[in-house]
Amino acid sequence: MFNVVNSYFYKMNTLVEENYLKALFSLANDRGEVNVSELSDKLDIKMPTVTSMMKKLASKGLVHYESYKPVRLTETGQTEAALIIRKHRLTEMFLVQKMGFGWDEVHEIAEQVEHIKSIEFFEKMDEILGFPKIDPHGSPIPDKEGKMEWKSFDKLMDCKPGDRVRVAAVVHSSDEFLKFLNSRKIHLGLTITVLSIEPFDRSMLVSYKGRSSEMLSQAATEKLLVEKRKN
Amino acid sequence: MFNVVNSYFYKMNTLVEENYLKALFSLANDRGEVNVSELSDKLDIKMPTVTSMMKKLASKGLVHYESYKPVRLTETGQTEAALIIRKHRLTEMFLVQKMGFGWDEVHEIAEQVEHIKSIEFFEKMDEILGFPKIDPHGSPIPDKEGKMEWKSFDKLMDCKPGDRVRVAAVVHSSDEFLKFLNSRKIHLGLTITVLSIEPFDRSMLVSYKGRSSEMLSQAATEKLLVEKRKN
DNA sequence: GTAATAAGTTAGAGTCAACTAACAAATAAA
DNA sequence: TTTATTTGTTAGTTGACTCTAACTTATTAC
Repeated sequence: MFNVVNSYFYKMNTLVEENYLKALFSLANDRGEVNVSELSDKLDIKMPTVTSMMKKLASKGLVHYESYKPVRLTETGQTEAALIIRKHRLTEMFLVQKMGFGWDEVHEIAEQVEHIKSIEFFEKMDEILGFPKIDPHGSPIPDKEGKMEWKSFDKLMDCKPGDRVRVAAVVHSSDEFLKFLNSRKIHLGLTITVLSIEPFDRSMLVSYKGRSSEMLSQAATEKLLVEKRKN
Repeated sequence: MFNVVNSYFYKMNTLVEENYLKALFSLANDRGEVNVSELSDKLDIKMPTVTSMMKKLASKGLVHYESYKPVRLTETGQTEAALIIRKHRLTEMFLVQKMGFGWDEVHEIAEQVEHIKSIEFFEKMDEILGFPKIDPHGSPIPDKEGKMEWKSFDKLMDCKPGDRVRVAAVVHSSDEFLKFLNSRKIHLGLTITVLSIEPFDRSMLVSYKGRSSEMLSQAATEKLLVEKRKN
């Protein structure tokens, strides 16, 4: 049988390959490099397996790979990874906005939905959502070409007493963190005023709608991305 | 690593196994039997592969299998298959009703979405759709326990001149058939009046909203399930 | 600057789900 | 009822993705 999507012209990535690409994308440092061991930890797959997959991805032109050196995504690899992330974030957005799921429930589901091979499915989501630029965690959604505009947000950690800021995004959102935010009634768009900072541990006293004085640890303030409000 | 869903207590079916179960379910005749060759044709997988998969499913208690005899789903197998069909049909319904896809576009997408391992995802769909009993093709949607109430519809083929009927479902909907129906502006809920039947080839002259006289071949009338209207 | 440790690779093996080639059983035809 | 055909099975391979054990290269510590 002749299958167009797996034909001579374009070799579709497998679900497994997609997971490697996604991990590479999210682990990449400022130089775009990822160690085999990091990838191994992230994916919970042993290093030898990762090595051989890197060779495979290299042969498909998706990563730059040299023995004993960190791996980098190629241009193509970047784009393919970004397109998967696009699907993931659109899905999360859809689940939260259109299906009534909570922030902290959607990751697992999106992890599976992101592998669906139907462009129209995700374009429809995009359309229904009104072409959002940011997902429910505040992370940017890549466009159809796999490009994303990185609005550079500040970390709450770097704000000074007296600053009034708007919660714009969260970095590396874990379920626990999202639950923590939920329990403190902190959500995207919320305006927060910085009251004071404890020099010892950099914990921060803040106030916002519903809470006149709440303490946030550095672990929290370094994960909250905010926009300064012209106040 | 210890994975609950694949643990000692419950062995999750693979995507491949799910496809076999679904095919078994849909191919089963009145005795519930399916030949290896039918399965092979339906799935486009060679017979030896099917044979070995039947042994595997038998060892998991999902089918009754004896050499050289047709295969039957066990009770458990029936239920698991019905639950996949439930996911498929809820998805199709959701795509049509809530995302604006056409009848004929949703099968492919649902084919992938049906394998998602999140009960809540499909329960949410069900809720949003208002707990429908029938999918966009008119086929019944099994409940959470895998049971479905088979409303026994009549085939349009078996109606007599003068009958006024409501289109309730289609049997074994293929893309071509759905496109055919679309092109003739025939949809679920449409009321059709039987004008006459040609004895030679059993083709049927009918009328309905927008068409005062349309000819339907037996190939079409035997696939259209209808409810008699108390007229 | 050599030894110890960490990181990465090679080699070999296992599982799953597919295949082909060859054989066996069941069914239909002569 | 014997033969021919269709249907189903067995045996052996393959490719994708995983593993462990053993080895090599790079990095860190003394």
